[in-house]
Amino acid sequence: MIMSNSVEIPFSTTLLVRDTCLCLHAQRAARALARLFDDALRPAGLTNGQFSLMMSLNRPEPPPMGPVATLLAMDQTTLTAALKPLQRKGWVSVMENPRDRRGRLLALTGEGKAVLARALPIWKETHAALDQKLPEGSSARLRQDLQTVSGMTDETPAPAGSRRPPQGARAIGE
Amino acid sequence: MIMSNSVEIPFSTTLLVRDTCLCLHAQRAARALARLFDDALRPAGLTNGQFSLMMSLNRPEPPPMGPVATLLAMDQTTLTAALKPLQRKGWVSVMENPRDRRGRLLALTGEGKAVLARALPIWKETHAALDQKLPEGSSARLRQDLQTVSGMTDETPAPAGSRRPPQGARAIGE
DNA sequence: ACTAAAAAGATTGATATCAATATAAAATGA
DNA sequence: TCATTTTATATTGATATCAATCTTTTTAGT
Repeated sequence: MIMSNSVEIPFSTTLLVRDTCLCLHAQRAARALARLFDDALRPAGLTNGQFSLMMSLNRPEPPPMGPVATLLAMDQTTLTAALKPLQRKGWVSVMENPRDRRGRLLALTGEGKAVLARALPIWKETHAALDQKLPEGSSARLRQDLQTVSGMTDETPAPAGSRRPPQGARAIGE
Repeated sequence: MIMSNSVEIPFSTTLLVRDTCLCLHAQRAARALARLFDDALRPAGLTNGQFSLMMSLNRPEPPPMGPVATLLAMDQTTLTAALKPLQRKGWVSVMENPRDRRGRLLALTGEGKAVLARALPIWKETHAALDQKLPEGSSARLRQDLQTVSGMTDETPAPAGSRRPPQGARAIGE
């Protein structure tokens, strides 16, 4: 009886995927960098994600949630969840937008700003040390390439039935 | 009364961090790529992480957990958790290592191999499309740079009291 | 062999992540 | 205005992620 065993993937293919998959490489680097910054920021009471989120809220005008989620390239529901512990700690305030009662406006509290200010020098040191350890030019090039990848996945040609509707502008400045 | 308000971080600093932080860029790219591959692999019943994990188990000899966790640059406890749904679905078997009863040996089941085989062409198409959308040469360069970053954070000079002890070799091949 | 130290995983608790879905408010069109 | 659609966000459920801690087993030192 011929029960095909042809579902076997050759080991060479495994090695190929391991070595070439950009998604895998990105996840690994993201995890490694997250640990690096989480460790460094721990004395400040922040994770890398919380640092990035709070830093993105340090603006002249409190932004609504959508643009912040887009800026961080995260799902809107992830942002809702990520805000919870920061609200609980009193570092971020989430208020109703008086001009559009569906929306929320996000802002750092005074204490939130203080926490962020204490974390900033740690970020600077950690990032400087990282830059230094990388081969000359790697840092800027990597940043550029990562930005390209992040941006690319947004710009789906929107085939008339896309599940995820646009969420407005993603820029902080300009 | 002079209550210093000097905890204010200038907006220009926020813009600097947004534009230069490699950790933030890596997290964003990782999230974007994860969504891309998760969407593509959904019909196969796998997430990008499950695909990578299962592919890393497609070897001649069932590996123990430590090296697999190291290969994926994830915490050992994360691997334990990530295996649960795959075990439940009967795609991965976790057996005691007869030669070291502390350890486990990880292997794909027949059904796991079949699932992986069905996912492989999706990965190929998705990755090819991604490569094509990237500027010429970006893909290989990005892969190289990401690898450098992932590797770097391991090689801590181990200051005689490091919390995370070494976990053995990380290579699949050679 | 015995004890101390090291190694391999598992468990718990907190946060992060996203899909699917729900709710409420605003915008649009007739 | 009123019904429909769109937009902005929240909720639920499942998985992912890691720190802290625990158990079991092996290894080293004596």
